[in-house]
Amino acid sequence: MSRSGLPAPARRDDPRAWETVRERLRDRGLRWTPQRRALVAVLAETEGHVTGAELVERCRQRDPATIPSTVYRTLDVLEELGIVRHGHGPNGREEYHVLPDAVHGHLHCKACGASWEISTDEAAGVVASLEAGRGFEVDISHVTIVGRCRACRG
Amino acid sequence: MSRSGLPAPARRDDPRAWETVRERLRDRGLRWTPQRRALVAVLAETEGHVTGAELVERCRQRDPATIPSTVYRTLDVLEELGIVRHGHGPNGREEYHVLPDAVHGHLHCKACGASWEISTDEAAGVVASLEAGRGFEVDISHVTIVGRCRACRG
DNA sequence: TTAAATGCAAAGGGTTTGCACCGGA
DNA sequence: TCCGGTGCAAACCCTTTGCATTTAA
Repeated sequence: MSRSGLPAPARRDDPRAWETVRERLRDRGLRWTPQRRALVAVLAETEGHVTGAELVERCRQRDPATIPSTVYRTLDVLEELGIVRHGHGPNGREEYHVLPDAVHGHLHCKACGASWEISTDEAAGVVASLEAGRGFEVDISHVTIVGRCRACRG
Repeated sequence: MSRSGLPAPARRDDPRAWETVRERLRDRGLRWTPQRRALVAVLAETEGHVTGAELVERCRQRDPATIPSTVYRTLDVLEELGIVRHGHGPNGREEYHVLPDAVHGHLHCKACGASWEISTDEAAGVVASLEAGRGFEVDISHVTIVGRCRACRG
C-alpha cells in the first residue's frame, strides 16, 4: 500500500518517521502508551528482521517489566497500520521486519545461521516466471530461501 | 544423494518402494517396529507435504495409542535415511514431505490456503542467479513461496 | 542377551487468551 | 467518564527430552 498516509516515504533511519506513529494511532482512536512508545523505539533502531521473541527481549532491556502479550498485541496493531510486516523465518518462527520501504525476502545460511535480504531485483526472476506461468502473485516479503552461503561452502 | 542405495528411483505410489524401508533400517542395525510400520504406512499414502502434528494425528487414527514423541523420533530416523525431508510451511510450522524423488519447493496461496509444488525447472532461475551473484547454494526443498493464486486474484 | 525403541510424563519455547484493573483521551 | 490497554496468569500448540521399561533381533 503506497497510499498509506505517511507524509513522505518512511525511512528506517529517519527518527521523524516514527513520530507519525502516534498520530496514526490517534486517528484510529487508539492510544499512545509508554509500552507502545517503548516498542516503537526498539523497532526504530532495528535493522532488517527480528522475531517476536527478540523484540520482547529488547523491550525488556529497556524496561524489565515488559510483558510479552503486550508486545505481541502491539505488533498486531502496528501491522494493521502497515508499520511492520511479518513473514516466516527458516526456523519456522515468526519474523517481523520494520517499515518495509523496499519489501524483500530473506536468504538464510543453514550452516552458519547468518541471513541477508533479497532485493526485489534479485527476486524479479521468479516473481515474473511464476506470474507468467501460473498466474501466481508472489508476496516476496514472505519468502525465505535456505541454503549455504559462499563462506560456508568454501 | 542419488547414490542412496534404493534399487530404483522410489515412487510415492509404488508400494514396493516402501518395503525397502525395513531393509534399510536393518542395514543400519535399526529396528522395524509396529510403530514405525504404522508411520511408514501413513507416509506411503500421503501426497505432498504434511506437518509433524498431522502425521501424529493420522497415526492416531490407525492406533489411538500413538505417542507423539515416537512419531517425531521416527521421522528423524526416516529423514536420515532420506525417506522424508522437512522444510518450513507458510504457517511457520515444520513440514515433512515424502520420498522427494524430485526435490522441490512449495507455493502457497494465502487467500485459499491451497498449495502446489515448485519444480526444479521453475526454481532454476533464482537458484542460478543467487549462485552467480552471491555464491549462495539454494536448498530448494526449504523454499516456500507465499502469495495469491490465479483463482484468488480473479 | 542387549542395544534400540517405546511409553509416559514433564519440560520447553513461542505465542495467545481471559479477565480484572488501570489510565490515556 | 469510558473504552482501549495493560498486567498477570494460565492455556495453548507443537516439539523435545529424560528415564525406566519393553522388545526386536
